[in-house]
Amino acid sequence: MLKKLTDEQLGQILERATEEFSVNGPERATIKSIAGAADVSVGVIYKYYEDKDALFEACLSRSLGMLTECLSRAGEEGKSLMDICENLIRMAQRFATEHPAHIRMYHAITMDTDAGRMEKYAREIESVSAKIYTEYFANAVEAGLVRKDLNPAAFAFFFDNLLMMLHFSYGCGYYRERLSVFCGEDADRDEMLVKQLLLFLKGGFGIA
Amino acid sequence: MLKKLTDEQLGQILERATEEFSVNGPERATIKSIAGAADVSVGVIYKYYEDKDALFEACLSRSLGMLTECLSRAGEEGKSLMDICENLIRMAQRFATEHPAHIRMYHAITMDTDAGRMEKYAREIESVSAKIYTEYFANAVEAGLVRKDLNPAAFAFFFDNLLMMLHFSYGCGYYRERLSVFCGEDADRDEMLVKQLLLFLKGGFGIA
Amino acid sequence: MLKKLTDEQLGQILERATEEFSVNGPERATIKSIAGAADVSVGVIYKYYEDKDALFEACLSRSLGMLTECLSRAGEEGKSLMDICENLIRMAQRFATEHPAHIRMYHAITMDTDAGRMEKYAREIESVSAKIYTEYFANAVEAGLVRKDLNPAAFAFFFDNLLMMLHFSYGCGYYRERLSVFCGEDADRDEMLVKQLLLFLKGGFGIA
Amino acid sequence: MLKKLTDEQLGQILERATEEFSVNGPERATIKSIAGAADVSVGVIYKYYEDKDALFEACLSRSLGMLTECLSRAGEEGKSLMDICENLIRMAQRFATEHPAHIRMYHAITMDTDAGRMEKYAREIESVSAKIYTEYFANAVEAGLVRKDLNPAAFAFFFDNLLMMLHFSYGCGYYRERLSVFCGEDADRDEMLVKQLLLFLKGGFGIA
DNA sequence: AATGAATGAGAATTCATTCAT
DNA sequence: TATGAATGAATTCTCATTCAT
Repeated sequence: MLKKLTDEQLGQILERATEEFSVNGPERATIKSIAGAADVSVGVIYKYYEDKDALFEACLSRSLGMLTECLSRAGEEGKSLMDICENLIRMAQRFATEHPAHIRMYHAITMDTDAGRMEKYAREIESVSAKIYTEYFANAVEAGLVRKDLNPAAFAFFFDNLLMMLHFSYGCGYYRERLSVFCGEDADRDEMLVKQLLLFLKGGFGIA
Repeated sequence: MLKKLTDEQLGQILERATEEFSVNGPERATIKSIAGAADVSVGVIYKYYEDKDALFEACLSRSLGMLTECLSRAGEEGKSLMDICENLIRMAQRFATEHPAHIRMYHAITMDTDAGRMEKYAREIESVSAKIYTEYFANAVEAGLVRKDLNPAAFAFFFDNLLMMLHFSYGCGYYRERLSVFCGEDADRDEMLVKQLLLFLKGGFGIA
Repeated sequence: MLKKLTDEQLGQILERATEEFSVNGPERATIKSIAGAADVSVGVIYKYYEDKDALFEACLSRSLGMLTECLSRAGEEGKSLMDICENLIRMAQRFATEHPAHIRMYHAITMDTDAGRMEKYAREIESVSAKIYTEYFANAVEAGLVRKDLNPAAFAFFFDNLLMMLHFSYGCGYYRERLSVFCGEDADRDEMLVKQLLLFLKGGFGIA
Repeated sequence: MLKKLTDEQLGQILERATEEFSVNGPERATIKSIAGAADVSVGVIYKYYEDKDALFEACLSRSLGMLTECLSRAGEEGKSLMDICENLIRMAQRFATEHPAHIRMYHAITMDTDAGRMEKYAREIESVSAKIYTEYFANAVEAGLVRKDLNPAAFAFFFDNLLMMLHFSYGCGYYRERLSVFCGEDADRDEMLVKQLLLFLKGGFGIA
């Protein structure tokens, strides 16, 4: 049997490794502790992944896949721009709260020391949302749904920036703290943020 | 060289260390490589800084100081909200382009594995802008300069998010690449972004 | 070699470490040299012992265990006081000659810079002999076997001092040299010392 | 002026160095801390002493000189053997209590890692007392003052052993603790020990 | 194939010693 | 001459990676 490890076990390794990587940082996370957390031997990790870096990349891909899948679902339902925005905002809040480790992996590539990989992922991940949002804005301009003088690419960028920061603000330590500094920790804070962000975007986009 | 380190050399250490930290990450950067880059011995670094962590903090403080000083200048001139925004945007572009390593230091703490330090810095750094922006919006609401229904804290947060992302987009590898993905690399891109962001903010803030 | 260390190898580590510690002193002995002497890697030592200090303590405990076991055998046979003394003296000569490194470990704690550990060991090691000898003298006084006016604790102390010095005189460099200075290096010196020490003790104890 | 340092300053260096060496051990004591304690620069120490080892040896010589001088005074007054013993015992208690650092230096050579130096000092220091005590016992035997069948060298050795242990018991950490274990810490303990040791010696020597 | 002990290169840190001022 | 900052070799300890079982 060439593959004794079940898919479940393989997923378990990635899940635990993601956890370790996101909690202690890619450098401080050790293969031994990952193996321990995933309840497998050190050797088995090296059987499936070339080295620690390859394991990190596998975790990264998986996390980004989950995030992307989630986001793509938000836009599926062909509603109005503001509805889609609301979906995306709520999804960001929910996903980052439920899967902070995955958001932290996303955040981790932004600090990658491997420039090549960083670039690769930047193109891979961001070009999807860039394309979708930009087209959406371009169409919206033509349809007269938003202000005429906006640059679709720039507005897509601003919008994605706000969404990305939202993800981090719910998933990553520093940004979480920062959100508290700005908006406190009221029970209704998250709902308030949805409303306010929609308000801000609506105005920004020039939607009547 | 047995002469006491000149201030210039001392600054050189911090500058090179900042460079090393921001390029390779705080973990991968080694004291040896920093010493080499600053053209001093390993020992001298330990004479001036308790340990690697203390050196990192010194670099961080310096970078944050430079950044803060720059930002504070932007708001000094008592102009309109949009003028200040324009100043802040242009300053972000300029500072991050000229001092990418310092922006990367800022970015680096967002990945800190030392939760205590992370929290400390989050409060230290963010509470200043949080307070200033929030008050600004609160006043602007009262003065009827912006939409009545905005939450000052939330809008301060959104605004700071956009500014932070702008800094990263001009200073940090991943975000730079991402900006290219969204907006290309045209010669007039940066100017376009200023204009567009102002447009976006103006609408978002509800400024007539 | 990737096979788990055999007990023999584990013992070898302690034996070599004891050797290194006792020859070069605990500070000068390096983990690298110990690993080399024991023919294992540096890492394996850290697998079995927390740090250099823990290794030292393990060696110490082992040495003290061997010494104590040896001494306890000397008193087992319920003979007269002088018989026991003779046993202890001969045992000191033999043990220290055969296991000088272990005696040097005993000697090494007397130079410990860690006051806490030093104290701990002083109590741990010395209280056993202190109790046994003191009780022995107290009983002997009551039974009229020794002089009436002796203080059991003081005499136990003197006796233990002489025994301790005997151990060092056969096991440790400086004391060995010193013994030569006092008594030369004749073939029959050791036997002479037994006889003379018994003579000295007998008189000192006031045994008729 | 070839020698700016006064003798007093030189003595101060040795005194402080002795203190540092005896408190932290020769390895852990640093030139920097010694210089600081003696209130001189690091450089000046290297002007007067080849290296750390040479400084240690100078301290050693000085301490041993002081100790020897003290001991020689005890025997000067041409009294009876027991009187001299009492003098030596009291002197040991006093000297070791007042100058523990010097006793600890004496103790330190017994752990010297430099075998050659250890040997040299063993011969240098011990041959004096060995000679004096041995001759004293030889004469006492001839004069019929002590038991006839004693071996002068052996008895000199036993006597010196007891005296040496007394020094350590009052000056060195481990032995101090050990003394407490054996004899407690009563106010009259020291006087009791004098009396008891004299009792022990008198009997041991076979003095009527 | 899975295990996990052993390896040893590499990083942080210390401190004896040097030597420009 | 005295100073004490700079140097860098040496040491402890960690952990990615290997490979015998």
